[in-house]
Amino acid sequence: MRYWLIKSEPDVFSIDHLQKAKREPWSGVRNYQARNYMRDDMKPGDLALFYHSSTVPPGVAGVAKVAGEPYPDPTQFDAKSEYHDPKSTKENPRWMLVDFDFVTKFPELVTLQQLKEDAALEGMVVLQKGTRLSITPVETKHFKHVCKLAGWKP
DNA sequence: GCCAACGTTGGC
DNA sequence: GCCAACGTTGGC
Repeated sequence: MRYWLIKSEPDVFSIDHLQKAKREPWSGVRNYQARNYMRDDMKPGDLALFYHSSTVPPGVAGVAKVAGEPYPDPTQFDAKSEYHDPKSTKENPRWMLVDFDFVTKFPELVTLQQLKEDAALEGMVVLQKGTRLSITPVETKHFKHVCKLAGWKP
């Protein structure tokens, strides 16, 4: 069982969208490291902090769960999609994703500022300077601490 | 294989 | 809107 943090711009896809959809393919990731986490390291049942980025204030809005095994991101084959990748083929797909299930929406956003000010979260990847990665691993103790801040029990 | 140019992310 | 950080691209 591993823990993760997944970023999304709430204008594009928020925790509320996930709650309504119940399940969502994490499509559009076009970064190799983030892809590798989904393809190689995520297992069904893993939990992820759902982080709202590029919004005011940024922060963790809830929790999602890896719903299944990785498979090719269909948007890479779609010429009309903004995520279309002409260099990718069905025989040799470049981009893999997993589905996420809605788990919970926190009653209150745990803001980035709260995370930064909390000594217990020191070393969390998402807090490191210059981290733009949209998917990062989270240590168990950090995951549990963020849930505690949110008043939610996994 | 180097590296400058360019594009994107994301907090502020 | 600014800009630091950093990944990707492409010429050589």
